[in-house]
Formats: sequence, C-alpha cells, structure tokens
Amino acid sequence: MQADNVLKRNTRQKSAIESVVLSSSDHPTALTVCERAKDMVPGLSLGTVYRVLNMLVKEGVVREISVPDAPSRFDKTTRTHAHFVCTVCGELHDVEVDEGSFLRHAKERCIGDEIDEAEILFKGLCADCKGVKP
Amino acid sequence: MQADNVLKRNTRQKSAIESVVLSSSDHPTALTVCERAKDMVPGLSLGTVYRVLNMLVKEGVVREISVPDAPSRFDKTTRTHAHFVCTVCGELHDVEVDEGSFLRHAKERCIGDEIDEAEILFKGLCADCKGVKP
DNA sequence: CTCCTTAACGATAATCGTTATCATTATCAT
DNA sequence: ATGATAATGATAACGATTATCGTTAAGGAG
Repeated sequence: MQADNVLKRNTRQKSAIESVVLSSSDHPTALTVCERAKDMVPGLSLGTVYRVLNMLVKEGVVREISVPDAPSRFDKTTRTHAHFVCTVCGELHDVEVDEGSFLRHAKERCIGDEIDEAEILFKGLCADCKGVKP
Repeated sequence: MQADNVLKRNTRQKSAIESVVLSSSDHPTALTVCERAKDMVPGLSLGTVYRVLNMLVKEGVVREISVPDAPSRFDKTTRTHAHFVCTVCGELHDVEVDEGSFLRHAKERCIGDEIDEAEILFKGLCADCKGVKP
C-alpha cells in the first residue's frame, strides 16, 4: 500500500524530469524542463512534464514559483523563498532575505488569520539589462 | 494634444468602472467589477472592463494584484502593497507591513540588480475559515 | 443643433499557460 | 512470461486575458 498522490512506478520520463530540475540552477519553466529532458527521453510530451512536476511539487522535492503574466518557474526545493525577476529579459534568481523575521512582523498585523507561507517577488532590472539600458 | 496612453473621451462605461473600483474595499476581480458596473451600464462587456481597468492601472489610479491560479484583483491605489489571500475562500485583504525597510534589506543582497517593486503575498487561512475548520 | 471624425464600445475570436481526457504503451508484481 | 493497470503522448478543453473588427456614440467644428 502507498500514498495515492505519489507516482507508483518508476519511469524513464519521471527520472529524466526529476534529474533535470535537480541539476538546473536557472529556475526553468515547464517548457524548458521538457526541452532539456528530451535529450534523455526523445518523445517526451509537455503534458507529462507538467504532470510529473506537479507530483514533485506535492512531494516537496520541487518548488513552483508563480510569475505574473509569465509561465511558472520550477526549482529544486531549498530554504529560500524570495525571488527577483528581471522585467526585461525574464531572468529569475533567488534573493536571500530574512524571511523569518518578516513573517513574524506580518503575523503581528494579521491577527485572526493564519499565515502559512509568503510569496515574495522583487521586480526590476537585472545587472545585465541595467548595464545595457542607457 | 494629449498623452496617447490615456482614454481621450469620457464614457458612461469608464466612469462606471472607475467609480466601482474606487468605492469597493474588497479587491474585486474584473468579472466582479463588471457585474457591479452593470447596475449603471446594463450592456457593459467584460472586454471593456479589462480595457478600462488596464488604462487605470497605467494611470496609477488602480492597482492590479496578481494571485497564482486565480484571476487578478483590482483595487484603488493606496500605500500598501502586501496582501493576504485565504487559500480556502479566496478572500483577499491588505497587510500593513513595513515594506520600506524590507525593500532596503533586499536591495542590500541584490547587488547589481535594480529592484523597482516588491510583490508580497501571504497565503493561509483567514479568520473565518480558520474558525470553521476544526 | 447638426454633422463628422474617430475613440470607444460590444461581441466574439484568438492567445497562452495549464489541465483533463483517453486510447495506447510499458512497468512490475505475480 | 503475463496480465493488471499506472503512466504516457496526443490532443482537446479550460479559464483568464487580449486582440479584432464592425458598430455606436462622444464631442469639437461649423
């Protein structure tokens, strides 16, 4: 007997997708994960990537980062939760903020509610695009 | 002569939409704004609501709040930027956090990048849903 | 006040990321 | 090896939003 929200068979596609995400440091989209995993599993379909990615998110192995007006990014789970997106090129990276004290600060002014998590997204120009723009 | 990103004619639909947003304190979606504005402008279409709402966002009169896996919410512009969404009922409200010091904190660890804005979304159970859930 | 230009409208098709469906394939306990 | 069925790939469907386009109506000129 097994938990019913977990994949029950090991497949080439699942391990390919998992290894791509675990070895990527650039927060790829589902489409990018699919392209990369196709090196190992040629006929891989985007639907399967989404399905497996969602499983991995449920399992806590992978994290999904929602970006307004852009496809979600996927990343191996680490402590960090804050991110920075470049509004020009779309590049996205972690920001190591002290989320703990910020959450505590927020909870103090949300009496009654139960805050479970915080999504923090900074927007602006990345170092590269800043340099290019006059 | 006028700026070319601004509506140039006063219409019943624009003033209805604007007055609905300005008088709503519950962060309505475009669909909700449309329903409410229909009291004043019966045949109002959702496409027009989106068009006008986007204009108002550009003008800075209205703010758009992106919510993952849910339609955007619209709100009259005030100082606050942080929000709380209930993962059960979808209720959304402002959270008065000290965003200034948090932004300063973040900028210190994003050397090279230019942070223009922060989107901060807390997720959890609102007071009502917390009470209902055993 | 009427006419005329054209901004803005309503209806509807299109887009895009993501999810659901479903017949086919392939995993793995027997 | 075989069979039950989980997982796949292809494709249709979805929901939020945007674009298109023929029609309507602001609002300035006469």
